[in-house]
Amino acid sequence: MGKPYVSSSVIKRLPRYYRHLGELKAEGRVRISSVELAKRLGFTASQIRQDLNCFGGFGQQGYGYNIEQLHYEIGNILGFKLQKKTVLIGAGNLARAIALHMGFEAKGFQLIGIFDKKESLVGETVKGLPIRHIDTLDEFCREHFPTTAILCIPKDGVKSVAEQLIHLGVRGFWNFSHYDLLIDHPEVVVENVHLGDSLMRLSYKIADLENNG
Amino acid sequence: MGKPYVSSSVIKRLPRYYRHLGELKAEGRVRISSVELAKRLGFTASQIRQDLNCFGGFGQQGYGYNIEQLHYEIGNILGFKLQKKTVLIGAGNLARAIALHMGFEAKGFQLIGIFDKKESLVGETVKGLPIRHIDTLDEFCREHFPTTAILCIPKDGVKSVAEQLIHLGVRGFWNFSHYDLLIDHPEVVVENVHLGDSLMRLSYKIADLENNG
DNA sequence: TAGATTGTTAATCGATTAACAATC
DNA sequence: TAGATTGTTAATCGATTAACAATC
Repeated sequence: MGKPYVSSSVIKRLPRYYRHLGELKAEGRVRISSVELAKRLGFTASQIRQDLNCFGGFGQQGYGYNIEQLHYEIGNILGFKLQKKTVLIGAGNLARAIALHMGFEAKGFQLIGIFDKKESLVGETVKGLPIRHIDTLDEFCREHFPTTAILCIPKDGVKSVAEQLIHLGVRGFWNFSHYDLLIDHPEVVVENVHLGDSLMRLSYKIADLENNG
Repeated sequence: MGKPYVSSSVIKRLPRYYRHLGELKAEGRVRISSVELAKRLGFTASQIRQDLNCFGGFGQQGYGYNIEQLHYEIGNILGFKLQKKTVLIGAGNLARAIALHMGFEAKGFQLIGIFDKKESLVGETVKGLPIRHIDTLDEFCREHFPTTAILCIPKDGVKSVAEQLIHLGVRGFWNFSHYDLLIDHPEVVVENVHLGDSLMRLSYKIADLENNG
């Protein structure tokens, strides 16, 4: 197979396209030109056409793009068809928010287990799943083979649980801890969230407003 | 005043520098060269020196950078000295996680009020603050003048509450809703988080691993 | 002083934008 | 057919990297 490499600048914009096309579709719109889509998103039409042509010619000259089709294609490119069995590590407030409001199913993620080290939480139910004790993680993974893990635990525990999970076959991490998960295994991918960094950027913008703006 | 414009590529890296310098400081390290810092962060030394020189010469030839001083200076650049009175809109799981684990104080954010529309939550306490009914937001702001708001509510309510808050003097928004808050007022800044986009990028990386990797 | 390392200018690289021929 | 709009190549712009003189 081997799709040619697509730069991360392009990948970063795909979710934005996907979301906006979903909204247009919900509004009942059928087609859209790169010029109109650009206006709505604050991009240039050129950029949109370049981006999409990294993956194939989804448009039609003189017509534009079919919204439903393009939405579907971008979902494919983003890998939503692939079923990704997922475990959630941590069952605190953040973990619960993630479990409940992230629309996993539409993106191909299938939440199969929730784990915490706090005894008092074990047995409680979140989104229909029982919270399990973290000591049973090994056993659970050997039986159910999750490929993805979401880390909603304090930074101290992250490195060791990530290594444990890699041994158990996990290949993708969504890391919310205040810790840069850098992994040497080339067959493992990580998406670090770092909400703290986002808050710092907001702080900068506000301060910048005072100084200049 | 009017600092010269600094590109957002540079700003994006500042939190990373800040965090890492904080860790080095905690380890008791005193100085570091751009070469070593680059190795640790996976940047080039050139880039680090370029980035820092957007704001001034913090290093010393033949010596490198003083970790404590540089950490402090970057904190200043990021605007942590500025006191930012902040309200939290929404008191669900995500809002609570944010309130409890984000280290607001160290970044100059001062959480002064939490609001929700759910009657049953009113009076409950989060991080020592009572949850107030959203209908009292106006009154509260006219008395306490928050400058920053964190939006942890479903997308439907975001646009209207943001406009309300702008009228009440709020100038910075940290937006967690699944909605692109685009504001025409030039004196208002927004940091959109979009966790869903992050999950989509993870999905892409996992799928990409299957195809190529 | 000699060695190290910055600050800064110049060279390279990649991403964005513009232009236009192809074609629906 | 004429008009619209894509796909794609070429031009521009900005960000990253390399190089080196300044200097601690």
